[in-house]
Amino acid sequence: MAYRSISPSVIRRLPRYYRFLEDLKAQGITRISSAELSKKMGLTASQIRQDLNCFGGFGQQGYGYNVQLLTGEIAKILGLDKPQKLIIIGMGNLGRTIATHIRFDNKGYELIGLFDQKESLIGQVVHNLPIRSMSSIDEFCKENSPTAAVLCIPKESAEAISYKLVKLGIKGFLNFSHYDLGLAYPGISVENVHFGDKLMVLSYKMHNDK
Amino acid sequence: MAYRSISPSVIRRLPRYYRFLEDLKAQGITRISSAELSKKMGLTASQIRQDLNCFGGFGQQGYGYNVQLLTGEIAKILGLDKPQKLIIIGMGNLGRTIATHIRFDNKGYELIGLFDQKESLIGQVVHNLPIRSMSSIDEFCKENSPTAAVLCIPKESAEAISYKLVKLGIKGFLNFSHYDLGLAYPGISVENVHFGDKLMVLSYKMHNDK
DNA sequence: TAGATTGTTAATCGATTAACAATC
DNA sequence: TAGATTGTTAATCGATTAACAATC
Repeated sequence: MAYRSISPSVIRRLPRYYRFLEDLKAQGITRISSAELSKKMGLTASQIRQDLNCFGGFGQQGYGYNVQLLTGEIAKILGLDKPQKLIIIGMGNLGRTIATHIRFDNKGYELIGLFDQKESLIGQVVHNLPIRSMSSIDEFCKENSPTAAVLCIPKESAEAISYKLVKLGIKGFLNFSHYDLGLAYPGISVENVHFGDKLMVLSYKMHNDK
Repeated sequence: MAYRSISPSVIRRLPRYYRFLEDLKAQGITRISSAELSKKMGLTASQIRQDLNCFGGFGQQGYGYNVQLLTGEIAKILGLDKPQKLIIIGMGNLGRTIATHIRFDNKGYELIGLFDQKESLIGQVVHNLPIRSMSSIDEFCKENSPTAAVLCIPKESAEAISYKLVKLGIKGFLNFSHYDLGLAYPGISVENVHFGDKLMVLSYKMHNDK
């Protein structure tokens, strides 16, 4: 159960494997070889076998991989079978979109709370959950013990609020603020999403042909 | 001018350098050494010097880097000084949020058009631009020659629409569809944004301590 | 000048690819 | 069994770090 010291490069590829395998499953495909999968995904077959073997021998010589079984294994590796209780902080445009646009239940989370500091938003219902005030968050966390948070707040408040959330028991952040979170908190996991960075990388690529 | 064969790892770090340098500039800091910057960014000083030297000697021995000058150089490297004309395809929740939430002008783009196929949205104004019908896109592209597109459309239509857009002259995509674009188009640049993948990686990290 | 810090080469480390024996 | 394809080791490639001479 203790999958340790797996390289970050491998981990970042896992969700993509998972998505492709879910697709295959939906198409009714029951087995696939590393060679076939590599073509679909634009990787080498060797890399796929290496990646999967970090976690165990999920395939069978002469046969390939059972799609259903492999999908399940990757789900387990990613922890999707043990949902984390999730809250969203900041219910402006972006927060609302995240709340309604993303399915959390099949990605390892259960969305249980929405928060904003803006008086006028409190009580509004988004995706079947009421928006709560930031002042009620201490009590909410004590009662419901969320472990993960999506941050859709301005750069300026990101540091202070994340610090508060860590004290309230949050262990993981998906950060949309234009701020690099998580350099300072050991034991806390962070994933930053920076649209802006992607746009700039795209700009670079476009100006430098592919 | 022809910065060639720079490694992807370096390119992906450039926007982050740019953000940190813009911050320093805003704080009125005029010079910084690789050692200081490395502390702020959580990198090694060596890596920073290596990265910057891919493009030229922007520093000065005994002094460090001039913040203003370096910021400008990175902007040029990223192509931010030569804006690409940008359109957004799909003006649902996500498309609207992107249109209003992101500043494109300081990231190498000029947002010039919004498109959706849904009749009821046509004509609505978002961020000072009218939403146009998908049937008018050929004409629009011929007249205005956009080169970049943000895709906020469902997985199912992503492939067909991106193919159409390539034929209309689009050279770069920022793709938000739950679909891996760009395996098939040589000469076309793509950046995929997959919130879901980030959430799953976060889940993995949380279950495996840091 | 003397001190500081870059630019750059060399050494290390990690990730990917190739190859093939094991085995279903 | 014979053919196919994995699991796994070894070879290559790329990226990061360390070290230091060049130089402002």
